[in-house]
Amino acid sequence: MAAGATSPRERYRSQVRAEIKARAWEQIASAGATGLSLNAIAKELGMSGPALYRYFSGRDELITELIRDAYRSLADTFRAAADSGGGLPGLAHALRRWALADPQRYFLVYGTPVPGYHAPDDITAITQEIMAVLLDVCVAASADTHGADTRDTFDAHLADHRQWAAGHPAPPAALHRALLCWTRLHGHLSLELAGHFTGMGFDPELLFAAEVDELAGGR
Amino acid sequence: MAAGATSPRERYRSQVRAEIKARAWEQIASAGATGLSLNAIAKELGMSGPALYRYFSGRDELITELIRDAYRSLADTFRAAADSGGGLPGLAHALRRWALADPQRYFLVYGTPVPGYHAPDDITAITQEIMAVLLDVCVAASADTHGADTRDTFDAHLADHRQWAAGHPAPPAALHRALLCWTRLHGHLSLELAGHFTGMGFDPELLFAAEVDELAGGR
DNA sequence: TGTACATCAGTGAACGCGCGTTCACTGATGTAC
DNA sequence: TGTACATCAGTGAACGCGCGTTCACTGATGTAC
Repeated sequence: MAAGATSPRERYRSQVRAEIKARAWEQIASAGATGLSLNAIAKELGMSGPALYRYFSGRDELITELIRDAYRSLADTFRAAADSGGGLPGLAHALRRWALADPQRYFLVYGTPVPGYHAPDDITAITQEIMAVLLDVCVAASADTHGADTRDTFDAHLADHRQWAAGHPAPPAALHRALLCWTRLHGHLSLELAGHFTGMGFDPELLFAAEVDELAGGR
Repeated sequence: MAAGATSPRERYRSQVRAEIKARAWEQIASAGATGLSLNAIAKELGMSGPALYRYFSGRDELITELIRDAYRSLADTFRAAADSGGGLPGLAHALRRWALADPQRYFLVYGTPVPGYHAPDDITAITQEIMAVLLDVCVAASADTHGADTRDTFDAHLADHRQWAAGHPAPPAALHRALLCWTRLHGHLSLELAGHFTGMGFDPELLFAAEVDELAGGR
């Protein structure tokens, strides 16, 4: 067989793997990540429990793979939004759409951490990719609205504590802005997705838009 | 026995109930809410599993009770911070201390929701209590910094969509400010407690303080 | 083109585990006369 | 003060459940000569 070509068996394998993950996402959507059961997935696929071990070494590997896919999907969404030129508002609204499309996927990334679980290195690499996109956009936005590199005492702190942005040319004020985007947008989204806004009366989208406006303008 | 007086049996009962809850909190702290097991609690207390059914009708009642206590504790913390006159910064830093003191307790309130779980009415009443304190402080802060009742389009929306603040005299701008406090502070805290800041290099407390400064000033 | 062999997806039985929960029961603590 | 009775905390055995995971096996699919 020619190297690089995919044999029918290989194609079948990756197709079944994808189906397993699809069912896993359905389960997570309806019962949360802790409700994920290999046996239940197998039953839905019409196969026996042990059969899944042909495709995943166990429950942990499957979950890690789902988390990786969630991060990957967010990074791709971010990159696409940044490239399409919508600036910071475009990025923010893309993030909200991504979150609303599948709340449990959002929580898999930003929700309550499982004590003791540690993400593998390739996943932390994706988080850096995400932050890099955010930083790019914030640098552009900061250049538009005001020129100062350092505006307050926390900016000064950031000038000396920027391991997370190592290698990125963003000035302290842009770093600060990126952190504020990150915390503020996730503050809104985690409350909204967890249902804390239901019954309050206002339209969450408008609150989100108001916050984005403020981030895009001055800060 | 005189009505209202607590018999030795009653005192013993509530003491054991408290011990059960204490062990439950320990378990939650080390394994998350889903790792809570009645049998494991019983074993730690040196008693048999079924014995716990003298004190709680089942696992669900115990968890609901813990959630209620968490909300209660947050409401009391809020009330105390507001009464001590520290204003919005005082409230914010009290919230952060409360969150850091027991991250899993924080996540029980603001973390990933369990699909299908619905909090009983008396708990939603506590959330209104919490919002009322926040609103009080925001009204005072808004009066200090600027007089306008309505400043932007979202304020106008809030004027007509304020079920959550029914009965509270806060003007729209103060309502808006309260929502921003809520989302921004929780945005920072949920990321910090979930460990998303670790390894980034900066001091989370300084970022939090910078955000609080901005909330306390203009907005 | 046909045969011999290797690969590998999937099965069914079984293991051990811990879970929540029920039940009938024992024994100590408190109450009433 | 002493006895008879009721209350109730806690036990031990048992039930049924679903879980992740292992193992030896079957049967189909692909490969090599």
